[in-house]
Amino acid sequence: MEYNLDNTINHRIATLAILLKRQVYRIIAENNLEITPEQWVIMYYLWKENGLSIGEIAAKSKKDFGNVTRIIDKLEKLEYVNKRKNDKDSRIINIYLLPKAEDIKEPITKCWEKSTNITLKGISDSEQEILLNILNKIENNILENLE
Amino acid sequence: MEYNLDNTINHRIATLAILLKRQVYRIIAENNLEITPEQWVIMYYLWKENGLSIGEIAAKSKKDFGNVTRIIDKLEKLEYVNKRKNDKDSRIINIYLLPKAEDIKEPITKCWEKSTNITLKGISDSEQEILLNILNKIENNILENLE
DNA sequence: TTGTTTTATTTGTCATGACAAATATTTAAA
DNA sequence: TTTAAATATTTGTCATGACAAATAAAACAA
Repeated sequence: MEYNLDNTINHRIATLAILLKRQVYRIIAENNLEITPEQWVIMYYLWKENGLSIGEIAAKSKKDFGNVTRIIDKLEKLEYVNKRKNDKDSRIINIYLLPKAEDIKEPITKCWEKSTNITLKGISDSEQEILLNILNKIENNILENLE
Repeated sequence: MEYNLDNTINHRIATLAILLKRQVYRIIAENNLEITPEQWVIMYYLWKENGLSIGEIAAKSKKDFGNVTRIIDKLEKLEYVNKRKNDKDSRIINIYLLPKAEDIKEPITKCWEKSTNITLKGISDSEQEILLNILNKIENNILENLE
């Protein structure tokens, strides 16, 4: 084989993402929380700015529009959020956090921190900074290309 | 919010992986190839070592056992591989590449290279090396933790 | 040899990627 | 104003994550 996939950055990132997902799922399960990592990400953006529209959430989270719709539907069933039509433009649906969301905020954030701590064991602050910088560049490269 | 998800390495890797997946899917579609990135990854390991068992492929690719079974089933339908029971231990299924696999080898490898080139635009060799090193450390941290 | 444990694979179910087509509403153009 | 184009969301379908339970065969123990 001319070419070593395991030294390819794209493939390493894809593999790492799978492992990270597995890790977070398990930590969440150990803590008996009723939420998934992806659901949490969306709630995170709502905690930062309650009432975002589906489109805004999709843009911020870089998720597919349709997938966001479905994740929101699940969050609605779990009673973490509700949907409300925008008064001025009824094409737009705004999403609002419900009280039950508050219950899960601290424990799920702790799960995330736990996962991050495992990930970063033995990696210095300066390495982390370098890593984030390079990851930023890569993300910009991809976004530029995807338009 | 006490805490900025967008500066979290775990989250950045997860997001990047989504964007990378989208990018590769599109490149593959532009080239009208009948394969997915995950299917390709499995074929890559077979090109390196034809006849691997499902379990070996799962271990090498770090994918879930059951998911590998299903990806192999699809590769079989596409006539890229076939399954053969191991003579000595009939619990084991070995997977062998078929001639049709050869047709796709070069074009799909090119797609992957194209995607990698987009990703790495403006990132120096030394940065790439540093990045791979840190990603290795992270992967080891996670694997250690998952057992 | 028979019963138990381990190992390899399959299958079931749910969540979320991907893309495309359908719907509804608003904006812009004729 | 009526029609066409653009925008926001939903829905459909497939592929692949996750985990758990089921099946089949081999290895080990009694």
